[in-house]
Amino acid sequence: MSCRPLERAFYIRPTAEVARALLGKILVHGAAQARIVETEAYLGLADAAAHAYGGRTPRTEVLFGPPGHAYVYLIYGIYECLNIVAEPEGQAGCVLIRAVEPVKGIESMRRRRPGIDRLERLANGPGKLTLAMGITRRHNGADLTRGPLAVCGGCDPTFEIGVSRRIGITKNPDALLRFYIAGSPFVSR
DNA sequence: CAATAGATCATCT
DNA sequence: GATGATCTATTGC
Repeated sequence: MSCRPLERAFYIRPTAEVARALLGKILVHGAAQARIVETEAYLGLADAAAHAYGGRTPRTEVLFGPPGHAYVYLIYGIYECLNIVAEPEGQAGCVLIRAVEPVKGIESMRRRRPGIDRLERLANGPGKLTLAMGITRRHNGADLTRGPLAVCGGCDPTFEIGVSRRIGITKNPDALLRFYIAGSPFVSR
């Protein structure tokens, strides 16, 4: 299983395409490794559900920056969500990582999520995977093509990709921008 | 199993 | 001052 980070060019594409392509890839943070099984695409100015919808602000600055970087923000005052910036620099767009399947460093993940017994529930949600992987706002703006936090190519077995509406949003809810590995028990509900 | 409550704060109006 | 890309625990059937 190769573990070389995906290069920048991978992310310089339409956001929805990147969201699909990220399925099956490996998210790496130090010793922890996990397979991406669920993503959502958030477009720029054309998508009312996206943070970038309102244009450039101090917070959304990263979204308009170079692709392949992390956008991490606090949601509901408690949890943090990991996104990966897509599209060419200057154009907003990002992919929310919604669920991952623990692959390596599972003991360290369990330690960060006390009380969770079932492996499938360790990281099957946006807030859960950041906890399990030890990702925080410190990583906001981090370059994922190099460094301790990165996305690597997996061995890409074939799988079916499911498509649906996005979860937990109230604006622009009908867009089919959620992608997941069909049948995976690690997908959120 | 389904529905609901509560936790808690950075960001923007 | 309101809002939100969530999660867990608890209640009720």
